[in-house]
Amino acid sequence: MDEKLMERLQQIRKLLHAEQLKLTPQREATVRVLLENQEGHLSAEEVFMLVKQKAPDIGLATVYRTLELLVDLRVIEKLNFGDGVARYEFRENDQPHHHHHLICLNCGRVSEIEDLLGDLEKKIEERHGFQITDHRVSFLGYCSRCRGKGPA
Amino acid sequence: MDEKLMERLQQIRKLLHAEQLKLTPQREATVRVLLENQEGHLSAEEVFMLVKQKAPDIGLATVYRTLELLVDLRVIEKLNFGDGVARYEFRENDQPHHHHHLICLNCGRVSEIEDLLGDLEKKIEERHGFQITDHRVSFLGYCSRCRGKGPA
DNA sequence: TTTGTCTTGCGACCCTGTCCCATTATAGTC
DNA sequence: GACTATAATGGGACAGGGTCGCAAGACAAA
Repeated sequence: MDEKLMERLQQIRKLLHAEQLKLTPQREATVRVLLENQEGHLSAEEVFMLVKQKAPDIGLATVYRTLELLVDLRVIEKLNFGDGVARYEFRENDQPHHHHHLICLNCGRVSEIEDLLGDLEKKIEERHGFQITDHRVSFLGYCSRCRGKGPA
Repeated sequence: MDEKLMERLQQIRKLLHAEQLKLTPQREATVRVLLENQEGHLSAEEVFMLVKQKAPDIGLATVYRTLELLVDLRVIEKLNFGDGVARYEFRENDQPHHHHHLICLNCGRVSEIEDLLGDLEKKIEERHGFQITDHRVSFLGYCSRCRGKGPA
C-alpha cells in the first residue's frame, strides 16, 4: 500500500515536471490526502481540513489551485453530487471514469457501482449526431441502512 | 398554445389553493416565464431577468421562493448540470423525470433524449439493496454543430 | 549569486442563494 | 364595504463556496 502510494506520487511528480511544474510540499500533502482517502469523495473543504493536519500553514487558495491543477492533469476528477460542493476523486488511469454513483437521500453516503451504459453511447451518437466524451450517472434513493426512512 | 397555457395556469392555481397558497401576480409572472421557455432549462437568474420584464418590481428573493415552491409542488424540477447554477424545467406530470441530457462542452446547449435505463433500476435495487427514487444521467460531449471543435 | 519562473498565503472579492423583517396584498367573514 | 388573519413581498444583510490579484517566498538553472 505504501509503496503504491510512493509510486503514484513519483508518477505525479513526473507529470508535473513534464509541464515545468513542481511537486511542492503543499501539493504533495494534498495529493497524499487524496490518495489516503480514495473512497471518500472529499470536498475541497474536507481536503483542506485534512491537508492542514499535515501542513498547518497551507492556504485554502493553494488547495483549490492544486485541485484544479490535478483535474487539468487528469489525475483526479471533479464530481458534482448536487449538494453544492465540488468533490474530488482519483482517476485510476487516463480514461474517462466508468463507474456510477448511488447517492443516499437520507445519510448522504455515496457508493459506487460498475458502468451500466455499455454500448449505449454508440447508439446515441448515431441517433443524435452527438459526440460523447463522458457520461455521468447518479441514482438517488435510500441505501440499505436508510430504507424506509424518507429524506433527512 | 395559449389555451393550454391558461389551462396549466388554472391547474397550478388549484394546486396552490389546495395548500392555502395564492397565485399572486408575481407567481403568475414567474410561472408564465417558465411556461414560455419550457425548452430553455433556465437558471434562477435567467428566470428573474425575464420575470422583471413582465413585473419590474419583483424581487429576486420572490423568484427564488416561487421556484422553490413550484419544486415542492412538483410542478417544476430543479436540475443541476454542474455549471454552478440551478436550472428549472417543467414536469409534464407527477412522475419523476425520465428523460436525459446531452450537454455540449463547446456551446453549452442542453438537449434531451428519452429514458435509457429501462428496468436497470430493478437490477440495482436487487444487487445493492438500494431503494432508487430517481436517477440523473448526463452525457457530455459535442453536439452535431460543435463536433471536432474541442472545449470552448 | 543572480535571475526568472513557479508558488504561496492572504485578503478582497464574486456569485448564487438564503434569511430576516417591516410592509403590503389577499381571501374570507361580518 | 370594512375588518381581520394570514400569506406574500421587496430589500438588504448575510452565508457558503470558490476565485483573483498581489506582494513575498522558494527553487532551479546559469
